[in-house]
Amino acid sequence: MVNESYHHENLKSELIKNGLKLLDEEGYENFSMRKVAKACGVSHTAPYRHFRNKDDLIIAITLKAEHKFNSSLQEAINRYPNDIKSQIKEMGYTYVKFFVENPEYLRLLFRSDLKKHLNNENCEILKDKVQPFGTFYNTIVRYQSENQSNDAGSITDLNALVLACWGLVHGIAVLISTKDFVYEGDYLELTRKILWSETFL
Amino acid sequence: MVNESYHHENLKSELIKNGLKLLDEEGYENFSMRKVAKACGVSHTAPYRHFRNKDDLIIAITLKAEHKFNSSLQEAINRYPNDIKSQIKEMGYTYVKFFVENPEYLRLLFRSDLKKHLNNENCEILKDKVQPFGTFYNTIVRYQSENQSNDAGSITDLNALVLACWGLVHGIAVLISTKDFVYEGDYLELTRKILWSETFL
DNA sequence: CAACAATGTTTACGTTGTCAACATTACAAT
DNA sequence: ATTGTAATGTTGACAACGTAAACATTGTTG
Repeated sequence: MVNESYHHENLKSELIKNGLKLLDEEGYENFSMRKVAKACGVSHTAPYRHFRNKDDLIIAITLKAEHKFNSSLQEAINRYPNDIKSQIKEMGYTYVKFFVENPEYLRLLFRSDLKKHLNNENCEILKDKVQPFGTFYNTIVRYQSENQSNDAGSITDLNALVLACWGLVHGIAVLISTKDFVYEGDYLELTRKILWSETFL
Repeated sequence: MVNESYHHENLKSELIKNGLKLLDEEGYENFSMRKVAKACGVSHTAPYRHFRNKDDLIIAITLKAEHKFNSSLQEAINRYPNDIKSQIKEMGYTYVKFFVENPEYLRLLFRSDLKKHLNNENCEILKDKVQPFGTFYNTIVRYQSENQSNDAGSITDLNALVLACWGLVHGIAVLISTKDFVYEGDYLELTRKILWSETFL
């Protein structure tokens, strides 16, 4: 007998989509293989035809989230094609904004056990993962070469400068999104003040 | 018949101690109630006499980790009783160092679902949680009043300055401890360069 | 059309969090 | 000292979970 709903067709992308939604709504620790399967209207072991295990599915979801994030950063840079200083500031602001608006993505992209879940097949995630690093790095290299700092006290070590820039925006994003930094005003405006001050670059 | 090992006596603190160890060794997602119980040589439901559920135990462990962390920061400050600028720099360096040396603590103290687990009994954790914030805040208030910055471009908004200082060291700690910032040299030396540059304060 | 790969289902097992019922011990009141 | 009760431990059960094995259905390719 023909059961037209037997083959779900592109269940794989459906699992990623519903998985991301589930993570957003219920959080990382309430995420389960069986719930995603149910959300897709499929038996609880069907996902195993597309992902070898739970980690593999989460990695795939992470990859999708990373693409979104990286696109955001790239857009920010493209907005100022000829002004490197603005590129860096705008990129930093976008970095914070993205995670403030999508708190679950922050946990997904920067959980410290991520590397433990990688194998030969899904390690492509690392390339995307370091993309923000690469972007910061390249932009700052150009900034430094343009702007031979004669300022005696400024950071001259390239790696230190990259770590400082990236660390600053990352830390701000975390503290805001975990609500550890308590403040009654507008967080993003505060972020703007920091990034557009002369102290920062 | 008298079985002298029936009552474990201070099982509670033993659970916290072994729990912290387990978290350190096997990570947050491999932590289980039953493993901790086994580590204490006790049946798998014994912990429920001391903690109403898994979250409660983890909260207690978190509290202990926070105390350690806060003590470290306080020590750093005490090392420079009369030099506020050094206090801030030293505190920042200690912040990074602590989490680089204890990566699991970072996940424990700053997991974004922490607040979801709180109830009326265990919410005391929040007071300790904001202690670093308070420390940064107070120190920076004193710094600002001493150091009326006539520097036109510097950050004058108190909240912005606190967020920037805290965010910077927190971000650096995260990026190093998740190994997202790839660098072949000494991370802590790099951190030192950043914090002791004139750009930072 | 026949064989096979891809994809989905059912069943089963071990691990986990947690509840309920019970056992043992400590301790306070008589 | 005895007794009642609270504190603390154990055993057994259950549902949710990850995942492997065996099987069913469908699409595809010769």
